[in-house]
Amino acid sequence: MRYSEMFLPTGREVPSDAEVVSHQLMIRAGMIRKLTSGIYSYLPLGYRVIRKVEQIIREEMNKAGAQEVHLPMVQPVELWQESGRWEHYGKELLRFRDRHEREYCLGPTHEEVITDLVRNDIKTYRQLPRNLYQIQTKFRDEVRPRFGVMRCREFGMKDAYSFDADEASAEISYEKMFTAYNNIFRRCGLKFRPVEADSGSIGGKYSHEFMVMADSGEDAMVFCDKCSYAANLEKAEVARPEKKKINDKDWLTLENVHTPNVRTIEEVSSFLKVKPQDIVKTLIFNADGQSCAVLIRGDQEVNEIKVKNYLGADELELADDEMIKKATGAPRGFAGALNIKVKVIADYSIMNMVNFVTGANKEDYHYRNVNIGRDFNIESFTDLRIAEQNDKCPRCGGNIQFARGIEVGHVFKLGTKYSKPLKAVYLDKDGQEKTMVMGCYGIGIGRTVAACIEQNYDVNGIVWPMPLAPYQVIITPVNVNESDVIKAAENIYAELQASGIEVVLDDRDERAGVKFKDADLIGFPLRIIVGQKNLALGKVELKIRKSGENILYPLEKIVPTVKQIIAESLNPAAK
RNA sequence: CGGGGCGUAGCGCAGCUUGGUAGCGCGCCUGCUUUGGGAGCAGGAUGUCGCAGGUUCAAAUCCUGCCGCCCCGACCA
Repeated sequence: MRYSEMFLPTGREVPSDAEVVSHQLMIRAGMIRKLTSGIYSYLPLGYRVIRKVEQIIREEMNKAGAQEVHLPMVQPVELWQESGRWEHYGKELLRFRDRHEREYCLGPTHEEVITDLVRNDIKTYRQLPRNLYQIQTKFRDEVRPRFGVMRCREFGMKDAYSFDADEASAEISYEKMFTAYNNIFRRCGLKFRPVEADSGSIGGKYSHEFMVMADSGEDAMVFCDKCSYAANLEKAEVARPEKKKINDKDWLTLENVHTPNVRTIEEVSSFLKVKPQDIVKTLIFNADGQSCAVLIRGDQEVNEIKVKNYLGADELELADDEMIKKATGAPRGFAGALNIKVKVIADYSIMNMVNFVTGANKEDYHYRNVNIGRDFNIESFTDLRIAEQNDKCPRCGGNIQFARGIEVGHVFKLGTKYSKPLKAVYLDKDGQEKTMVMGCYGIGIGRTVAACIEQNYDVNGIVWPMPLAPYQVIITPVNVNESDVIKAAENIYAELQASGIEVVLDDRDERAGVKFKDADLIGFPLRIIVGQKNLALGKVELKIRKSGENILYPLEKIVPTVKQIIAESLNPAAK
């Protein structure tokens, strides 16, 4: 393509509403424009990158035996009522009515539609397993869209759904997708890591997220430096500690102390001159309308997802003042496990504590020297807290490390969460009706592109890895008014095009500096510079964006060299 | 939904406190010079000052309401 004919508006100014680098660079490089909050247009350059990602996904999905379909984005209320998600999905589901007042939603995901499709046309075990995927625009009415294309409302997603006859077969389908995902992200040139994850509102029992490593990522993860354990921080397990022998002779007398207006762990700690580790924090949660007290050591944080999953609750939030008062008989800040009227669950962290401090369930009073087994009882201790730096790997006991990442893919084992309510059944060998076992597998396309930029940029702009680059090469004639220069550039351009190389000829009548700046900003992996002086010696210059290397090549060598570099970087194994 | 900020030329911003014919930089157009890292000179175009009311002789500026966008929090594939 000739630069002079492209719709490629680049910008020098950093847009004031873009926070993260990928967002800033995508706007400055003319890849995207915002239409309204969380909704973006892709310009030609941005769309080329999107299509590169899509193509890699298609190839790997097809290789894994999945088949491409295209499902509707507008979906009728009935299906969502059948799955129960019309009630449960919440405000993220954009709902509307047509002219006949019939209700619809914009698909935030497609479990219902695909399950409906399959249940109508798959009747026997002979037709299983099947894996169907699509690349489709999703709409989720995010509370707060941000970071450009990374967390937006309308976005492109590849979603695949597997249908199997039984668990064992579903396991194989899951593994195939897991492998395909590794291949996809490796081919995109990303540094990533699959981690164990919570399955959230999609549901199911087991899932992995594919995280692109980036300090700007919204997700935190932990991984073991010895074994292969890696998990989203939300999911990261904390190992059960050793139960220490507690000698009840060490128990001191329970004291009720006046603690006027002393509420937080910090306040209690300094008022009573005790360490936060010697306080048991009692948090009151509202779990589907029921109160529940969670006990945890004062210096640690509750992992709400663990609490939610342990209780099997649909909705979990910290109780409001009214609920706290009802549960404890006291205002916020004085809750404790003694004589509390609600269900109490306890984190491992308090299992071995003796003579600790808790609230007294009475305004302005705390207890000292509280002991489990004497002052109250706990049926069982469980893992309810957020993992922290000093914790050991729950699998092998090795040290764990923390990192941040961007979730670009998620694979779920759904089991029968959708096939059961939607009655996706088949007849097995014995003529028995069985429910299909499902899995679902998503990749955020735009997010993958943004994540790639987060990992590949420098002060001058984007540094595309070859497989995702919108164009592989840019030819920069330093001065288009010098006829031999533009002629040499045109020749190289024609030859590269004939070889199937994706190439831009910067034929604009601009100063060299302007062209260089734009080329760096856009991030072409390779740049061929045709200048008067070198040309007089029969040479042109090749600049590698990533390394900054500058190499002179004889004119006749440049095309084969570029072709070879591209071939090698698209298929590193062949090197 | 709670807290904060912003809305003035394509982009980035000043002007608003103290009302008086709307400005700067970049970009854009024309001409000349220049041509290896965002050129110089000269000339030029571009605005319902987010919208609607109100106060006033007069509103970008003061008042009221609304809308949009961004940030922090809550929430979340």
